[in-house]
Amino acid sequence: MPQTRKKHQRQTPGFRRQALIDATLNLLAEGGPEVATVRVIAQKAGVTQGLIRHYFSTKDDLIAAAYEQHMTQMTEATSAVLEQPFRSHSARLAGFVTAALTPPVVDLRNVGLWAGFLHMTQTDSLMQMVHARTYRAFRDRLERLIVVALKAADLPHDAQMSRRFAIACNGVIDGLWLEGSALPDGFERDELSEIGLQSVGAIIGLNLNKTGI
Amino acid sequence: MPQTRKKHQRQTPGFRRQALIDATLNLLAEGGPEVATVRVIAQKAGVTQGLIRHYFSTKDDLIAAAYEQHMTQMTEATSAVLEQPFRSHSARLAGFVTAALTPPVVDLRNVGLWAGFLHMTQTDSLMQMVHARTYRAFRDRLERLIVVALKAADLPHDAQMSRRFAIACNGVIDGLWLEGSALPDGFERDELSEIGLQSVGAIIGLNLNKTGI
DNA sequence: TGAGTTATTATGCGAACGTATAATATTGTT
DNA sequence: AACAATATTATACGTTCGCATAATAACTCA
Repeated sequence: MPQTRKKHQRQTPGFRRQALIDATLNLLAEGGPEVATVRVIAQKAGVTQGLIRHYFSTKDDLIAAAYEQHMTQMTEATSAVLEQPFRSHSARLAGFVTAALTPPVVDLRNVGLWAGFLHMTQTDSLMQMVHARTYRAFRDRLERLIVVALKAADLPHDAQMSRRFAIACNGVIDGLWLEGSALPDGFERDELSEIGLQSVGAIIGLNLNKTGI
Repeated sequence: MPQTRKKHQRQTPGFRRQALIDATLNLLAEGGPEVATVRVIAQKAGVTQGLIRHYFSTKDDLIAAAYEQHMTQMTEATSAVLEQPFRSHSARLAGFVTAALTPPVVDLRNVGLWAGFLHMTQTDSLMQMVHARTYRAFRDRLERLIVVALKAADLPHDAQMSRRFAIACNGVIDGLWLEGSALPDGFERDELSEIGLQSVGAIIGLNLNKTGI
């Protein structure tokens, strides 16, 4: 029974919520679910564990909030490059592919979180829906970029072909991102993005390398 | 305190070990780590929990054994197709790609286990090594198939090109396998393997579709 | 400045976890 | 048929988990 109570400052609900979500993501990424207990999460966030139930009705609530934030941030980090101007639609597609296969999107922490959440989707139907929605959002964005690039190059682009191109390109991006993130020492600098550009270009029939744009 | 003790039959150590490993894999695939407790594992295996410590020094020991068996079985399931005769080296490569993108390799259970184990590799260095070794084994096998197919088609195949082709093709296979397993209703029958054949063919410059072999 | 609000801490509770150990049933051997 | 060996069960132990609740410190505003 401590004679002196811990000193603390009041913070806004948004601040504490964010601190708890960040602590949860960091712990899930570094130590996995068995480390991300409410006590450790609270400690990492600089509060005591009772505060978690003050902001989240249950621990699963906190996990879900962290999942949503992580996926949103991943998508935004990849798409951010699209806001800058490009010389051509091919270059725009190439920029998107490169961003997906380059840090900070390619990151050991990201793949760790991603794997953990993917595992959760197996049992949680809500997580399943989030996964399906996130996957389709990314793939559809990729498909639009592909279609525009094909149009600009006067190449054919019917619906089925576009769909399959998007599935294939999304697959190669996912696979390369995964390997590059999980084995950071297995590839040379820019090797992954170069392979990605060459492969996506080969699949859809466009030269996406820097010299070709 | 039960008056009657549970009836049981003695089994060989191999039988019990296998039953415990199978129960662990099934539980990890279906319910995740929080479900795969020693008590539930023992129950699924038809024994009481004390027997686990009779065959495995610790629970992590059991998990590691299950991980090793799962990876071995996945690799064997994909490579099994190589033991049958093919008309050409291109057809052999195509058969390998098709096997990797078709049930039973493409399976919700497999991707669930895979995601869980991948997550464990983040914190366990032993698991990390197993992951790296397994990945390289699969990719090297794929690279050999690619090189032989390129040779047979009188196409160039220097070392760096072969390496990059293998990385790219392994990436597209991984990505498609992942998407097809996690979203089983998202693709039509044979769509994934067709996309995989077309993409791998486009990447290495060979026509791998059935009509082209 | 002082009363009210609530963010935050401190502490407790029941359940389940992994592990340890003693008791017992089953089997092979002679 | 009795005995030795061990596979298997049954039970207990200490820890930690998520969750609940009461006490208190920090801030707001009349």
